Amino acid sequence: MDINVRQLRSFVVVAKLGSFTQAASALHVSQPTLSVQIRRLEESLGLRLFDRNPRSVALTRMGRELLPALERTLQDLESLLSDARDVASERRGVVRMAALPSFAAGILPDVIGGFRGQNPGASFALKDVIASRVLALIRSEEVDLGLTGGDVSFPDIETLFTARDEMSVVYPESHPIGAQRRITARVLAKYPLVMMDQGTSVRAVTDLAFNRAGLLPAPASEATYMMTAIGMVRAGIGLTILPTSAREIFAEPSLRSRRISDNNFARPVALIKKAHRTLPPLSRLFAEFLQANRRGLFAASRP
Amino acid sequence: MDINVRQLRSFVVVAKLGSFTQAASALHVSQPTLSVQIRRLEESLGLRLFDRNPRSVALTRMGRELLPALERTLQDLESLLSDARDVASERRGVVRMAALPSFAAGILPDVIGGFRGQNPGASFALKDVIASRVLALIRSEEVDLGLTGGDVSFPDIETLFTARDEMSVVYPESHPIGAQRRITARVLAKYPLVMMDQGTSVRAVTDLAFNRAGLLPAPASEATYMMTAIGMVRAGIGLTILPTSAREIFAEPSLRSRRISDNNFARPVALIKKAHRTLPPLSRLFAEFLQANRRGLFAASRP
DNA sequence: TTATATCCATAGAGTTTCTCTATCGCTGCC
DNA sequence: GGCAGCGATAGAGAAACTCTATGGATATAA
Repeated sequence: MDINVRQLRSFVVVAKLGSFTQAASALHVSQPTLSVQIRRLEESLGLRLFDRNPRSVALTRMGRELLPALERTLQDLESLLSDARDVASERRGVVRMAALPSFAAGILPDVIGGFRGQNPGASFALKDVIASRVLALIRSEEVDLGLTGGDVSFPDIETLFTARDEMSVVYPESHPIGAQRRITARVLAKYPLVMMDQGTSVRAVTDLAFNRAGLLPAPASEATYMMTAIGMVRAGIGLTILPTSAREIFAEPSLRSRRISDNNFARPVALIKKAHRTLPPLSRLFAEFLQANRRGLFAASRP
Repeated sequence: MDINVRQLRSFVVVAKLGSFTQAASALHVSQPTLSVQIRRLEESLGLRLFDRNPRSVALTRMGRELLPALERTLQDLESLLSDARDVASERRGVVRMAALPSFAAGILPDVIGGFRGQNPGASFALKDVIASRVLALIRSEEVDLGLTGGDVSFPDIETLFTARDEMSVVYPESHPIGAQRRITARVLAKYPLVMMDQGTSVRAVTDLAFNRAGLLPAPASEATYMMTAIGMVRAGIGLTILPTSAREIFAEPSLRSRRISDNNFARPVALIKKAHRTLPPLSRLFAEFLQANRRGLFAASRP
């Protein structure tokens, strides 16, 4: 009473070729196997599908009416399964990811480009959102991977790896800070600073770093977006401190930037996923790709 | 490597119910059976479909993406097979048939009505065509059954049963033939006759019957359609001879009809199909229905 | 904290199903 | 009339399936 996909496929092939013997060779089975399969199928349906005459095999009307719809459905099924196998073999797939805007605009486009060079079937759904949204998107499983700042330690979140995103100071070409041998918190505190808004991860790291150095510089101005901060620097309002990985650093040809020589001026970076959840194959591959390249992307890694 | 419909159905049910145990009871199999089925499916695809946590079973993204399309395709397949089983069990189907116009308009509507009373799922595709077209439609398999006149004996045509369609003479109420005790060829030949055109089966039978009686009445007029002949009778041009089964006989209230008491004035009726071809179940059933009722439909049957 | 209950995974046995080779029966062709 | 080709059938061996029994892990309850 149970019907097998192989029986249906056999039916379609016998119908197309009009011969059990030919169909058997096309399907790489013996001819009796096909005879039995078709008989079983006919018994299961209670319908005669072929009229067998010694010199020809002809579809009955029932067979003729069943064939087109069945063939379409079988093709649907097979393309579905073949798609699934493509996904499994990392040939195709969508990497769903959330990242802080600085990463999304900074390092990720190049990384994605490099990854797609090796995996042309990969496509990306990248959401650039603030840190709390990254977590929310991971929790709701709208994305599989998250690239975020800060140390993430929740029972339902798993960290795949961490790295450190060091910060740089951005200043006008003619600014005296360019003459300093090393950029430290103390040096930075001497000058008016354009700071990122409260609530951004950049500001949190910056405040913490100054705090650890016993300093509390007042912002000359504040900005929500890095590009705004860059504009203020160009306008001479002050210097600004941004992650080295941020592309905005290079947006103004008239500005220079230098790495800050203070370990506190670095934000931890974490690639995270939901705990106890299997990553799609291509997402897992991309996570490994990111981890393998993390030394080139961020300043240093700390396991 | 081979994927089974049962595995896919199991996947859908486990996904819907979110539990192996519940799905097992819904599918009437043991829980380990489901575990094995899902594992085999995952191995075949190379994809993890569920994340199993001791307290919950959750679809992976791959599973979630596969589910809707798979479910749709499975439903397609199952409705396809269930349709086929409906056809097999004579619950549903189309009876494709060709019949001479006299039968198509005469006896068949009532027969079909009676048959559909017992088999509400039956629909009919009835073609009313001349005898040579009936044969052609059977040969080309455009129809499965043919109801035609004459003795059909070809190697590729099989006769399911034969019957005799006796003929009647149609005359105006006041016509002297109404006073005759028995209507014979000799009686008929005394009066002007409106005859069906050469080439019609009615004319062939009529000519043969007169011929056998040693008579050769000249037509007072000829008509292609029975209704035309009826009209001529009403106009007083002559009498006409039509199959008793033809509805046209009763079209004119002012006309009377009587069975002709001469075995030669009867055309053989044959229900035919293509030889070596299986009839669709409902068509076979209708053929049996026709055969069972043939005594009520035609004057007499001759095996 | 410990005991318990629940849930899925695994193991092994028995059964069913499948596919193969060998062979038969039938029909058309030379 | 014998031969060739095709599908059906039989029987054996192999593979797959499903079952019961049991294990391992975790959340709930005492």
